[in-house]
Amino acid sequence: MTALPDPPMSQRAAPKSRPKPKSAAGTSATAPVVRGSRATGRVTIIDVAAEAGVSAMTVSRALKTPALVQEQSRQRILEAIARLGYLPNQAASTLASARSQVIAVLVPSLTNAVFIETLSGIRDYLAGAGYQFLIGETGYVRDKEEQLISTYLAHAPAGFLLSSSEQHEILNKRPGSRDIPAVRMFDLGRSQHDFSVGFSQTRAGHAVARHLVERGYRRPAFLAAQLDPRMMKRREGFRKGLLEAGIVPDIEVLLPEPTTVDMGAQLLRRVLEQHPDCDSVFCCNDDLALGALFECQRQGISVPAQMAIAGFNDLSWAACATPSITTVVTPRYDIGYKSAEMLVRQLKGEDIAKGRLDLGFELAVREST
Amino acid sequence: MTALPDPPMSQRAAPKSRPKPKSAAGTSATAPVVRGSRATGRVTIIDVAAEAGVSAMTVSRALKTPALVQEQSRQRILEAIARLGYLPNQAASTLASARSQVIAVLVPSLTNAVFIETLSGIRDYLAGAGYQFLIGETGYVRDKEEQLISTYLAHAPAGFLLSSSEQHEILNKRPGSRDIPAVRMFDLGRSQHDFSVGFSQTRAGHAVARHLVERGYRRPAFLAAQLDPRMMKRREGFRKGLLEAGIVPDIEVLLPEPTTVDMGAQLLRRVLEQHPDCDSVFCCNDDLALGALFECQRQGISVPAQMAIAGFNDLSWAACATPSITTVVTPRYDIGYKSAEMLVRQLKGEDIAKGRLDLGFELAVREST
DNA sequence: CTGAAAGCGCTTACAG
DNA sequence: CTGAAAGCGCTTACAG
Repeated sequence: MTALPDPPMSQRAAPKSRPKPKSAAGTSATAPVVRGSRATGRVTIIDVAAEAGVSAMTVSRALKTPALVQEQSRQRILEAIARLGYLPNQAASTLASARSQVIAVLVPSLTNAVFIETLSGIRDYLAGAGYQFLIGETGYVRDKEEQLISTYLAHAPAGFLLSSSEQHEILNKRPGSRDIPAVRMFDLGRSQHDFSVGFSQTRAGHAVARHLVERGYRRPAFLAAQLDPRMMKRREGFRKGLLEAGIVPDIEVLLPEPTTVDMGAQLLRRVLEQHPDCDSVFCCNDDLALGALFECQRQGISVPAQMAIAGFNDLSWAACATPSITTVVTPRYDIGYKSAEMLVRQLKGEDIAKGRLDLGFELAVREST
Repeated sequence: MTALPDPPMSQRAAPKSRPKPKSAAGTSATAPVVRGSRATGRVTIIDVAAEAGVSAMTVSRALKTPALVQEQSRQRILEAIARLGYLPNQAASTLASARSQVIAVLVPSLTNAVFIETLSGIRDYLAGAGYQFLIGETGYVRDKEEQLISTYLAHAPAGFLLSSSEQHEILNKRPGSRDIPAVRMFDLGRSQHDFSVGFSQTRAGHAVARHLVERGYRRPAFLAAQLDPRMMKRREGFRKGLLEAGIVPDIEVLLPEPTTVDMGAQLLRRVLEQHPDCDSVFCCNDDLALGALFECQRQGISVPAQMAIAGFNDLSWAACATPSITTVVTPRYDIGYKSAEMLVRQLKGEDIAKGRLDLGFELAVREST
C-alpha cells in the first residue's frame, strides 16, 4: 500500500439545531433547542443521548450490550435513534476500542467457484452477526499473503479467516497480531485449540482411488494443474489408494498453470499421448473434469466405456453433464459458515470445545465412472 | 445491522521505551530514550515524527501528499517508518478526515462468474491505488440494496461502485451520501456527467438475433431465468432483431428462478415440448447454454444441425465445449477496472471528460450455431 | 443500572 | 516546505 491519493476535502456543514423534548412523556413541549455537540452537522451519539435524556455511554451500551441497559432507557434510546436517523460511526468505534467490526478473509482465488461458495457461507453467518468482511486474494503466492496480512492489520480487524496454514504462520509472526483470533479454513489443525474447519484432502483422494479400483479400472491417471498444497494432498491419498490395491500409480500429468476448463482438455490429450492404455482419470477438480469430458467428446472417446472421469468439488454442472460426472462433494459453503461462526464465538469470549471441525466429504458416484 | 457482539477487551500493553538517535547522521549514540506519546504501546505517527525529527503533520503529508514534503525529510520519515514498523491506523485517519480508504461495491450475485470477474477488475485497479473494498451482494432484491447502502454509509466509504440504476437512486436519496461519488457498472448513464461504465444489453441481444437470422434459423427461441432488468433488455433487443427480419418472436420460456446449468436443461425441455419446430435458442447466459447443450446431448439432438445454441458472456467453457458455443463476449473485467479507475480519478479531483464509457461487446461465432 | 472525563491516532485549516 | 492545537465520535475503566 503506497502513495495514497488525496481525498477531497469533506464539506463540514455548519451545526444544525434540533428540537428537544423537554422532559418525560406527555407534554410535547415546543421547548428550547439543542445543537449537536459537534461542529460537523452529523448526528452523533451525543445527540442521541440528549434526545433520549441519558448519557452517551448509555447509548453506547444500549447498542453493544443491551442487556446492561434498563428496558425503559433502551426504548427511549431506540426511538431517539430512529427519530434522528443516527448511524454509528464505525471509525470512531474502531479507534476508541482498538477493534473493528471487520473480519479479514484470505482466499487463494476469486475465479474459483469453490472459494466463492465459501465466501457465501462466511457472508451468511457474518451478516447476521453484524460484521463486515474484507476479502483478499492470495493467488497462492507467499509475498501476496505477507502483504495482505500487513494491509489488513492496519484495519485492526476483529479476526482473520485464513485459507492455509502458511498464512496462519505469517500472521502469528506479526507483532500486531497478538490478540486477534484466526480460524483456518480447509486444512485441519493439529488439535482442538488450533482452530480450524475443513476436511481431509488425503482421505478424499484415497476414496476416489478406491472407487475406481472397485469399478475395475486398472490404469488410472491423476491429472492436476495449479499444484497447490491441497492438490498435492489429494494426489498423495490417491496414490496411496492405488498402491493398496496393488496398482502402481505411475500415470500422472501435473502442470503448474492455473486451472481452467481448457486445461482439462489439454491434460487429457497429454495423458492419452503418453499412456494410451490409460482407462480412467481423476481430475483434481471439476473444471478439469469438464474439459476432459469435452475432449473425449471431441475425439469420439466414449465415457465411461473407454475412459472414466472423476472430478472434485461437485460444482453445479457435474450432476447434469452428459454423462453426469462422478465427483467428491466438498462442504465448502459450510466451511465458510462454520469457520465464521467459530471466529465470532471466539470474539464473544465463548468457550469453544470443538476447535477442530472435520466436516468430511462425500463421493457422488455418477455415470462418468 | 443489529445487535453487535461484545468484542473482547483489548489488552492495552504498557508503553514501551524505544531508543532514539540523538542527532544527525554519523554518531550512533546510545542516547536517552523516547517513549511513544500514547499509552497503548503501539507505534504511532508521533513516534515516527520523533524518530525522524519532524512533526506529525509532516509525516502525515509524507504519506498522503509526498510532493509537498522536502525530499530529505521524506527520506528520513520513510526510514523511521521502516525502523519502527509503523502501520497507519486507518480508523484514526477515517475519523479525522471523515473519509475512509474503502470503496463500497454492490453486485447482484457472488455465485455468478460474471460479477466475480468484475470484482477482479475492481481489485486490480484498487490495489494499485491503495484502496480496500467492501462487497455487498444484493440478489436483485430492493430491500437488500437499501440495507447494504445504509450499512456501508456507516463506514464512510470514499465512494460507491454500483451495479444498477436503482441502487444509484437509493443512494442519492440518503442524506449522508452528498459528497460520496458513485459510478454505475453495466448500465450506461444518460450523459457524460452521470458516471457509468458498461455496454448496451439491448444491442447485444439484437446482434444475436441478427446472427441467427443470417445463419438461416427461422424459429429462434429466447430462454431466460432470473429475469432481472438486464435480461429483459437482452430480450428486447433480441425480439427487435427478429421482428426486423420478419420473424415473429413468439417462442420464449422465462422463469424467475436463479440461473443454473441445470435450469438450462429444463428450459430446453420446455421449449421442445411447447414448440417442437424451434430450431435455435438464445440462452440469456452461458450457464443456461451449457445446460441446454447437455440436454441436447442427452436427447441425442445434434447441435447445431437440429438445434443451434447461443449463449451470453463467454465464460471459460464456452470456447472449449463440444461443440464450442457461440456467445456474446462481454467486457466484465474491464467494466470493473475502468469503473474503479473512474471513481478514483474522481476522488482525486481529476477532471473526467468521458463519464459515460461504452465498452461495447463482441459476438464470438462458434460451432454451436 | 448509569455517568464524567480522558483518550484512541490521525487530519484540519491557518499561519508562518 | 513546515508546525501547534483542536477536534473527529466513539469507548474505557472506575465509581457510584
